[in-house]
Amino acid sequence: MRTNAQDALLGKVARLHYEHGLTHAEIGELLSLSRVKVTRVLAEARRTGVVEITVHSDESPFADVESALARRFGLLSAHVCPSFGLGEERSPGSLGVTGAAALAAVLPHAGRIAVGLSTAVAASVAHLRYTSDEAVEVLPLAGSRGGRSSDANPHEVAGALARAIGGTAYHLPAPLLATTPEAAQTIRGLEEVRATLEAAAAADALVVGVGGTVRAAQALRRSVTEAEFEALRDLGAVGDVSARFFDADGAPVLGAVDDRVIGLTLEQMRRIPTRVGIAGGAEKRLPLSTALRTGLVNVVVTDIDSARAVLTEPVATTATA
Amino acid sequence: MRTNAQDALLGKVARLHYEHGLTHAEIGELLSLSRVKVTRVLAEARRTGVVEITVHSDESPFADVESALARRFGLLSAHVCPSFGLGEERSPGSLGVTGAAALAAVLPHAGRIAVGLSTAVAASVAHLRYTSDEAVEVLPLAGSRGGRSSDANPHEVAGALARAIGGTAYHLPAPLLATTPEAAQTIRGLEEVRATLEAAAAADALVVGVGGTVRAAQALRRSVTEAEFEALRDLGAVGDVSARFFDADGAPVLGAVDDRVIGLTLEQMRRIPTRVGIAGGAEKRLPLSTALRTGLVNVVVTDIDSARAVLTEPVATTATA
DNA sequence: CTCGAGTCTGAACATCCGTTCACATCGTGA
DNA sequence: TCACGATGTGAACGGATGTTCAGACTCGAG
Repeated sequence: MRTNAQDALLGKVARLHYEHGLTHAEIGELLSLSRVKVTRVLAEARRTGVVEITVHSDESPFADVESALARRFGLLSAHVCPSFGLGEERSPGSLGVTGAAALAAVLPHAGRIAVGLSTAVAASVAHLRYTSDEAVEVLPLAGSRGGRSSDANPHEVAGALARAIGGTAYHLPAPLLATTPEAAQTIRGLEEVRATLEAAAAADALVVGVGGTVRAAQALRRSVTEAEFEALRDLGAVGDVSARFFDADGAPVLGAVDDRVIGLTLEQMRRIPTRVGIAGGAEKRLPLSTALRTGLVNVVVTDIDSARAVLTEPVATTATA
Repeated sequence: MRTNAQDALLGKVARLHYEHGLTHAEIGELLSLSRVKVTRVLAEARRTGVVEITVHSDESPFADVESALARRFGLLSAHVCPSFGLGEERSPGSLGVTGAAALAAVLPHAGRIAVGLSTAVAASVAHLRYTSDEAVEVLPLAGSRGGRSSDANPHEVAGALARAIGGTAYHLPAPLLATTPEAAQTIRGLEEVRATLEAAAAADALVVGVGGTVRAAQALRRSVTEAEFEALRDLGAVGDVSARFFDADGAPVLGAVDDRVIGLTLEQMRRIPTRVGIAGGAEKRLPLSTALRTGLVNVVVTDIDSARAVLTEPVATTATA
């Protein structure tokens, strides 16, 4: 519960600190609060947006690497964030901030946008500050995991994105993975599922996380057995996008898992003109470079270490020394 | 000289710190800069406005005191800033921030505004971020001091204010104090002086600093002899507005000094509907309370200690114990 | 070339800030 | 009544930030 009195305190304290330059201790003295309390109030003020910090500059810290990536892989654009603390808890923050910038760059050209399953996509949406002029339609491109509600579900990401930009979200009432291929077939046949996926396939833009196979998507762990993972790797899978696995050539890895997926196929995704892929951290470099090389994504959001790693790979696919 | 490369650095560093949350040390490592350099770059970025920090709240830290002031003296509005470090170098900052808020509140209703001599007014203008819809005319209400150019001259304050709000400034080519009453008379007769002062007298709003007689306006020190100050005090002067001194009843203190002033008279000022007075610090309490009591100003900008002091004075003028 | 004024730099220090932890308080349900 | 979790609080610590100072550099004048 946020009362008016608390809001007022936020404003007062924020003013005294950010406009008048008083220290936390001075503010505490003035308003009879402990210094720690002032610190907390200020943190809250930043978190809730009472205090807004804007950088008026279009400089990217890694402009050189971004343009190198774009040239090398023929991308529409590339967005790079720092690697400090990537993999730790700071990661979603930094990758999300940059992902939000990428979204803001893509959104003006998209009337209909499809979103995939990924914590990185969720983080990007969380950092987005953008209001669309037109009514954007946001569609999940795959079903959702069951169990405890998580903000990394396509359905919830779609909802959050729609809320953030003032558009409308569509619901895909289906699991990401059905328990059997037959069940999947049945679910795909449901009118509401079919219609939503069809609409997603016709989207102007796609926003997905690119996953790896190693510590692969915790998200999938619950639904895919270790044996199935084994089988996927044996078939050459190097990564996935919303449970659609691909090999080193970017070709779909079909089989037991693929048959159970409720969502767009890789082919369908490739037909969407703007394809934003988000991936950060060392374990995602191979899937990322594959997605870039094979054109699965044409807008990339990643961290500087991964970007450099991808750029230093030999140009020709088979040119391994 | 600010080069593009430096601007670019400002933006990059600011992004990394304020958006991605890297520490100064981390940024230094990343961009091969010393930690201290990063600190300096960030300070520069804030100073130049590359980084903008906004508080989205209309809460004033001292709303209670402000409304008490307004009620007690029948003011249009009151604006109070913290007293920490007042008198020291932080003063202009804090008083200026609050003064700027007051200006922003007044400007929408003023098509023509007259400004007086005061470092406090200059500081307020320096902190102003405001763009006027209409073409505001800014007029100096008194002449300028000679000697080294100072940003506390009415003329320069007028120019700065006009620049800040996108209006036009008028020039008053005259000294604040002529050397003799006769010289003053002559100067006042000059067409361009007469016209500008006449226009200033017809302004919608007035912004002045309220000065004291003790450590009185360093600004005046050079032009007014100690003997003249003595005489002013003997005649009951308690303070001044742009070299127009007044006594405890708010009545003009005429005499040798007054005769030499090139600028609006107190009577002329009182005829301007909106009269903003800025004064901070202990030595200005008496002049401030007098200006408030006698209605010389009807919008006040001051610090919390002064505000409290003024409010605890007995209500009746002559009710001294 | 030499000197000096001005500017820039990073080491060292002093302060400020954020986080963690142990404790107090309150409300809730057994 | 007590037990217990949820929430809120400030002391204390460690890292982050800002400032000061002495030395290095640049540039122009003599």
